[in-house]
Amino acid sequence: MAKTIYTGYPKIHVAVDCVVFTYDNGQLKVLLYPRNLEPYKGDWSLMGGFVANQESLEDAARRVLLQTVGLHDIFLEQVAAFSQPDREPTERVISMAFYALICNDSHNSELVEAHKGEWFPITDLPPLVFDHKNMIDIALQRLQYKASHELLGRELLPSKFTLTQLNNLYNAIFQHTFDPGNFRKKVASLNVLLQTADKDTASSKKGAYFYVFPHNYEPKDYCQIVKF
Amino acid sequence: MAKTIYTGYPKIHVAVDCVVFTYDNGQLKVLLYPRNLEPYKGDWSLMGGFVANQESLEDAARRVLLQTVGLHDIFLEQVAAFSQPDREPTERVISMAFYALICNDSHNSELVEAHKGEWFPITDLPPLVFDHKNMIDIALQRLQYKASHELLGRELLPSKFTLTQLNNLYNAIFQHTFDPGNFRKKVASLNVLLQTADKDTASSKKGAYFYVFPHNYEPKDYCQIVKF
DNA sequence: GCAAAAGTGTTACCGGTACACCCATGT
DNA sequence: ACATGGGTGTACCGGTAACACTTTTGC
Repeated sequence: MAKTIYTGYPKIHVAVDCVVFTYDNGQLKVLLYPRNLEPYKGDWSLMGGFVANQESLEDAARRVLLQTVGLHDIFLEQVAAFSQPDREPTERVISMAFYALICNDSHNSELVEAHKGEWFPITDLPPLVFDHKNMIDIALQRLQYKASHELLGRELLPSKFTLTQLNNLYNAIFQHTFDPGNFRKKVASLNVLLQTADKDTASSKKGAYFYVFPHNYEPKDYCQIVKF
Repeated sequence: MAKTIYTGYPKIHVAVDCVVFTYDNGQLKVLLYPRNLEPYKGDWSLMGGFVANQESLEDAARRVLLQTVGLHDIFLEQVAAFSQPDREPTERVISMAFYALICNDSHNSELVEAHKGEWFPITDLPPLVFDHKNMIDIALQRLQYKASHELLGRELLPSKFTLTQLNNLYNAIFQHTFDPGNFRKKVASLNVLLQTADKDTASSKKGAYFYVFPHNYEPKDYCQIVKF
């Protein structure tokens, strides 16, 4: 492997920043950390990290997520690259923003707390360092796009969930109250979910059937069908 | 400006690659060049370039476009970052793909020819180096998305155009024949275009009215209306 | 019985699709 | 007159929104 052909061209610090979404207590939340480097040490920021020599941007984001929420196999997608030369005040860093979806009760909360991470409702974010607020805004747009074009929920809900829970998840993602009757019919028409035999009796007297995603659920098979 | 805080973290070559679309002779076309460096020197590739120290990714893409098609003020949008460590066989380069839209008769064709650039129909692309085919595929998806959510044409058509031309542009973008009557009604319902007094008599005996985009056309004002 | 959440049914409306049909004009 | 592309009209169908209604069960 000849290592000389591109010498003379500049090299740049490249980082990733992760917008980690979860669904908890009826709200869509984002994971934030107090920044542990100067400048702006202590201010709220997304968790990120520099890209190492032998890893892709996705590899780097997965490494960061493993270190922060303790999970492999997370849904992860590029949001956008942020590359203004002065986006960080002291030194140039190009950062690729990713968004990730994790289920609230599957992640390692001790690990999160050990790094002083906190979950903030998307509707009530604190001031953030650099362009991180911008990253979250665009990540939310991507999430809404994804939720409009396929039935979302596998990554954000427990393995078994009721249609009302799914309804509330969509309400939280779009900040809009979808009619329960219509929502239910829409979901049924997609023929994606499987109804289970047992019911959730915790949040209603009557009890609501639990549903699950099929084991080999492939969103692409149902793409272009959903339009919320 | 303290230049020392991130020392120890690796720096990486960062490049941009441009998927330049135009609409010509009823076809959507992409601009390709014979690669002028080893490896794969002479094979077809997108035009690209390395990112300099004091420019953003967008700045770099605009610089490349100015050098290749001789235009400022081009519509430009990020597609995705390609970052597999081995995506180029000899040395690691992270590349941000952009797509650009230019009007066929406004660009500098001598400049294109001077660099041996050629326009290929999107339906008939030659083999491409590295992951450039992948970049074009995703860029086309983005273009289709954009064309679904706003009325596209200002960047790809002459300033005055007929509804049939616009219809054909959409046909080329989606590789699908939209019904002329329905297309025309759909466009009319958006209340975006302005009808001019003069007609195009070149392609029909009756003559077809020319339309224009308003001077201060803002796609966002009409966003979420169009759904082709 | 009643409140509360689950789940079903009804209806009106809007937008897309398919396709038939007129219009203007150069040859 | 007729072929050609421009442009209009209509009838149907499916999805969505709004909302009334029934069901189940714990208190």
